[in-house]
Amino acid sequence: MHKGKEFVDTSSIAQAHQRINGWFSEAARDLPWRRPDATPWGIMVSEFMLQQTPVVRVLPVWHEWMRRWPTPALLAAEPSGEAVRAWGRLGYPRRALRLHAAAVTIVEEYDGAVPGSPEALLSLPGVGGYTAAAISSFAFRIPAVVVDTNIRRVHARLFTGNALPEPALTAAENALAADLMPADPEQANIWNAAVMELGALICTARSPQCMDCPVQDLCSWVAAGKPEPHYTPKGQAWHGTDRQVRGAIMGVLREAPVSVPRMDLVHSNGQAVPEVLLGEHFEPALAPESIGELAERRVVEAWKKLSALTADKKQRESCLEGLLRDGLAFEADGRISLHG
DNA sequence: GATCCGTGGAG
DNA sequence: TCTCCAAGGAT
Repeated sequence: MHKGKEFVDTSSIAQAHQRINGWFSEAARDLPWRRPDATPWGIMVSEFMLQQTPVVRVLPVWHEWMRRWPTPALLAAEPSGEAVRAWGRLGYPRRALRLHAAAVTIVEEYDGAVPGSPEALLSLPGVGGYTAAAISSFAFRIPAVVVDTNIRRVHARLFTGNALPEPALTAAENALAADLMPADPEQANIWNAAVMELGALICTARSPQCMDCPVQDLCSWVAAGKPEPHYTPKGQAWHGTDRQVRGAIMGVLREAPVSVPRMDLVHSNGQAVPEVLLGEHFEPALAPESIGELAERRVVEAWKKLSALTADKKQRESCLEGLLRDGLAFEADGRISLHG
């Protein structure tokens, strides 16, 4: 038994199980991937989309994916560029590529059926410890230990007494989460979802709703007088980064119709795009008939940003690599498109 | 282990 | 306006 459990008495754990699971039975959101008719594939798609992305933005895209690709085989049969396009503005387009690659692996290695064990799931592209445990528990009722940012925050407050979880997932947090799992398998699966939901709806990062919390009287953080975080989170750089430029260019590519797949992005001297990216100066030369006027304006702006941003060759190469990694394809004449 | 990877809503 | 951050994963 890990030492972490010794700091929490078993009576409090049992009360937390009962109250949080009971709260969940009444307060849980009616999310489509939680319904009885949800398939393992549907749950897997939701887990990919929900990585670092709020539920409200995932919902419409998930429904469209389920309508279009109700099985892994149907997605695997399409070019990866279609997955990136259908990903829309969820962000982190590499997740779409990984989900497509995972579907291909499922078809090739698992006869088209999502595997249920955490070990098999971990072998899939884009599936890490959290996602493997979540799919295993939510789709296959295997009581794997699910540890996400919501669960870590609830554990930190309720049992450890901290305002926030550690900056990066620690072994101690994993051990605590394992120790807290109910012995009954089905109760454990409910616990996984219930603690996550409590973190998402009540025990939120900012302005938690402690008045509505079912375990407020058990909470170590509340008992300690809600101390401030023991560290200051560092923000994510965005403005002026090449990441921002990639986002703008990918946005245009996503919105370009498949029937008009390419736009011209060539240097005024006629060099092909890869050479342009590595060169000193470049201007946008667009084919207006192939893109809407709004899209054209956006790509011009993106291109200007890239020009101003990437003063050095190394940064331009980094930006180019990022675009290629996200599914951008170069044509011989310097045109670009999404794969497929 | 530190960094990077998109996007948009909330405060 | 500006910062924070949301069901993480890969390198």
